[in-house]
Amino acid sequence: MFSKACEYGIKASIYIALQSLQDKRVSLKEIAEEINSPVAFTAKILHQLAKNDILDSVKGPAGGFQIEKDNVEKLKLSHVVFAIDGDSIYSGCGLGLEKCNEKQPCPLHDKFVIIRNELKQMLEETSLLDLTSGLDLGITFLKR
Amino acid sequence: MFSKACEYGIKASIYIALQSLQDKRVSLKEIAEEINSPVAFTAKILHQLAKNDILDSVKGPAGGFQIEKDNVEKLKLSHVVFAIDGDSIYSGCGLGLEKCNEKQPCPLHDKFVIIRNELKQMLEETSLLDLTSGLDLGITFLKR
DNA sequence: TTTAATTCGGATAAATTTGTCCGAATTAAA
DNA sequence: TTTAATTCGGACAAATTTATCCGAATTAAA
Repeated sequence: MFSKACEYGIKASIYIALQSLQDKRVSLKEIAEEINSPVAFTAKILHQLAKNDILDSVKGPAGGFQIEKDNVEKLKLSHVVFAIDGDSIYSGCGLGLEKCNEKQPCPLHDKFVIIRNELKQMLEETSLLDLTSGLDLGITFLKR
Repeated sequence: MFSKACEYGIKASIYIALQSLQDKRVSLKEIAEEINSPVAFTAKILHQLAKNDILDSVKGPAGGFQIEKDNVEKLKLSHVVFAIDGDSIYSGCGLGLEKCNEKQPCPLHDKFVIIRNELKQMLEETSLLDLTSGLDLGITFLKR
């Protein structure tokens, strides 16, 4: 469903959000450990999220990544997914047709659009804050 | 969402189903043209579908692929997808956790399961026959 | 000012997916 | 029986995604 890059990006964002709520800035190394991801690859993804204003990054000793507290609730999964995978989740035909729409649909079009819209809605209404609460309570997990 | 292999497999199956309803056996070449796919790659996918009893294949002159008429309605998209991509669409955590379930869920688990179950249900209830009718009427398309 | 911790970012490599090539096997028709 | 059309299936190649490496730039602290 999501690419590996996107999975890492979402997990990292959730972890950073959780720590940011407690005013903690976190390093790449810590993030990769907490979400069980390859360090260097995670660096690239975090970099990309920073460029897209999902995260703030600070260089130098005691540097790392964080999210403005106000943004933890404002940032939705859709923002993270879009920053990494673009609109590939939203656009595009289920059967790979270049030009597939209501006027000239593939055989699966109608059924596919329904599912995709629900995915879209879920991504757009789920904030990073929503996803941190279970983690904090120890009832959801980011690794294993 | 689906892999290219799966997209080609679904489109090919729909086309073969449509022709089979009119007792026409179709060649690899014709299929690849009709669904706008690379011939040799399509061959591999058809071969795989034949091995999994989704299609019948006949070698030699006037050979090709077909689907038993009775099976056109019995075969669901889920069968085609499973023959090509395995259960990857169904199983697996949305965030890539090895062990993600009701007991030890990722933060996205509940929301993800809802979407995936709807996809699953759609694939399991949609038959090849369902997808041929629009094609036959010229209101749905397999290429462009 | 120097040092060390950190992100930045390009080059490269490994793995996977997608796609090509071609000879072997099969089989209907000439 | 020969020929030609076709699928079968393995080897290989290209493209994309995933992952690694390492030096440059930045910056807080010693």
